[in-house]
Amino acid sequence: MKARALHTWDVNTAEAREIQRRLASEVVRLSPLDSDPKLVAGVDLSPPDQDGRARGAAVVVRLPDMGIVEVRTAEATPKMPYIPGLLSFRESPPILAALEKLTTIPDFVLVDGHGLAHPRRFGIACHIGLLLEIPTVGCAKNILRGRYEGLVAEQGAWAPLIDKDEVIGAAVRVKTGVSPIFVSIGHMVDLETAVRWVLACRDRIRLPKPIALAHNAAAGKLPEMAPGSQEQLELLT
DNA sequence: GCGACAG
DNA sequence: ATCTTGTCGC
Ligand SMILES: [Mg+2]
Repeated sequence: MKARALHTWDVNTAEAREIQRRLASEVVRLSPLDSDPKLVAGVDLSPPDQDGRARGAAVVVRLPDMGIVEVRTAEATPKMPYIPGLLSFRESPPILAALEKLTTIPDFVLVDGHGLAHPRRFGIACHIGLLLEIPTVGCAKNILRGRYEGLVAEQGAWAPLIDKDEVIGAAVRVKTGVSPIFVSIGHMVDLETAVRWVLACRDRIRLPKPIALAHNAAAGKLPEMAPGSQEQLELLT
């Protein structure tokens, strides 16, 4: 799995926004006719340590049992600060590096952050999916753009996330009575399928298990792991 | 001009 | 995002 070099990463904020506007038109909002995923990857980036170093992580999980198949990480010093709307320019490089280390190719990638639910309809999930040409789903705990109404309390319920009369994602009730998460198309998937896939990765917590595992791996709490190494660990509650 | 603002 | 068990409130 190799990321295309569609642009440079050494950009200012104005250039970054322009790149997003240009690439947004390339995002594919439909699923392949055959979409029965057997492997999913979750990705995330750690906060920087005291030296400014951050770690990107990619964890491949088998479906439907969600056993860990592979864990890869990559360290880097983010050049761009966190700016709402420009998250992908900070987090993508080390995350892509971790994904490129995978020897297992997942059927899709769950990203910690939005996809189309973004001011220019090009969140980090779109960015990663477009560069790798792989289906991706954006998954966030908070809204960046849009609003929703009428979400019932039952597990599995969802309501459209709407911005300016456009459906940009879904508020999804992963657990009954718990605040929803926000799911949006990243690349090469439709919204209904994206929601299905997220629900298929349900865990004891709000975020899908592959993302939670990537979060732990990025934090150094889950060891790197090659496919086949029959480890069962999965520390932490 | 002001407020809102993924991780 | 980060830190940290027990505790408070619905
Ligand atoms: Mg994150």
